[in-house]
Amino acid sequence: MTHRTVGHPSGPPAGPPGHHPANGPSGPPGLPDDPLAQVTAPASDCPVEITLAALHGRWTTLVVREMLRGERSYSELRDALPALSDKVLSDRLSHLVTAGVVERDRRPGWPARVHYRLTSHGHRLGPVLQALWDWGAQAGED
Amino acid sequence: MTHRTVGHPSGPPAGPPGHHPANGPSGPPGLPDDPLAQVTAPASDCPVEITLAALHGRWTTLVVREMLRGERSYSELRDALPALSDKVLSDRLSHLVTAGVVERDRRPGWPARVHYRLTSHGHRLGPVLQALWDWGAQAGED
DNA sequence: CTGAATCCCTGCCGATACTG
DNA sequence: CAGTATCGGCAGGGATTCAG
Repeated sequence: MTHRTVGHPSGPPAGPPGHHPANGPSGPPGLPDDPLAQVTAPASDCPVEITLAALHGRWTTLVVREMLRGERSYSELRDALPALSDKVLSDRLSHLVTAGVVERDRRPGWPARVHYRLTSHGHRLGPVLQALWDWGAQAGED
Repeated sequence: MTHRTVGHPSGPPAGPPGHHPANGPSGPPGLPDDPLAQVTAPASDCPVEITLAALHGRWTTLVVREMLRGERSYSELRDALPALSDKVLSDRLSHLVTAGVVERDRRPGWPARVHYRLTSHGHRLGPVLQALWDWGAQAGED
């Protein structure tokens, strides 16, 4: 994340994981309730951690944003983000593939061509990035 | 970031910053449009980066979640998150104060007592964490 | 009680060079 | 074209200790 590292923990003893936004018994609809909100340490199976882990790392959100606009080849991503090194780009892509956000489409022939596109799961990151944007854009207000 | 570090960049040459979700000219309402979406490097003034920076660091979201449930003293936070060291807890708190998410309430007397509560801006992180939760909870679906 | 200071270890990420 | 291999610098964060 940038740093940070929103990385995974060494693993708590056990028990039900959790960690969630905050909503009482009468919170928003469709949400798991309090049981999961009682976690006392970062758990890699907490939904919030899962998402942050998927977006983890510098450049990651920019790569995702680029693909939200459509399928991209490796070199197109490279061109769109000139300051991003090969190492980090391929790191990010394989990480996103592992996270189920992105699909590889390796096409036969020469020269080699590989296209990347978001999975349907990946597309649903749109609203997440939107929420992140919205909050950040409010910075000065109030 | 996790571990990653969603940290700040070394600073691109200049020019208009940006980086946003993804929405064409006919995207969702209330959103800034393409100009800001053309950034080619992580910019610390991009709304998405701002939010990720605010939530940056291990334990940060748990600390915020704890305070979404109400005002807390230092030791209450400590007790709620036993595995969190003093150093990191105070790091997180001062970081959140700087980010405008949390307010300190230092009460006179002895022993010293300090209460922390979310600012109104901080309260608005609720929907953000909600979005993060929602996506992460969908992991297996499809 | 509420922190700040220090130490050390680990993992990120940038640059460069090289392979299929 | 699309990556992997390697190396080095630096920041994150855990434990411990000390201070207001």
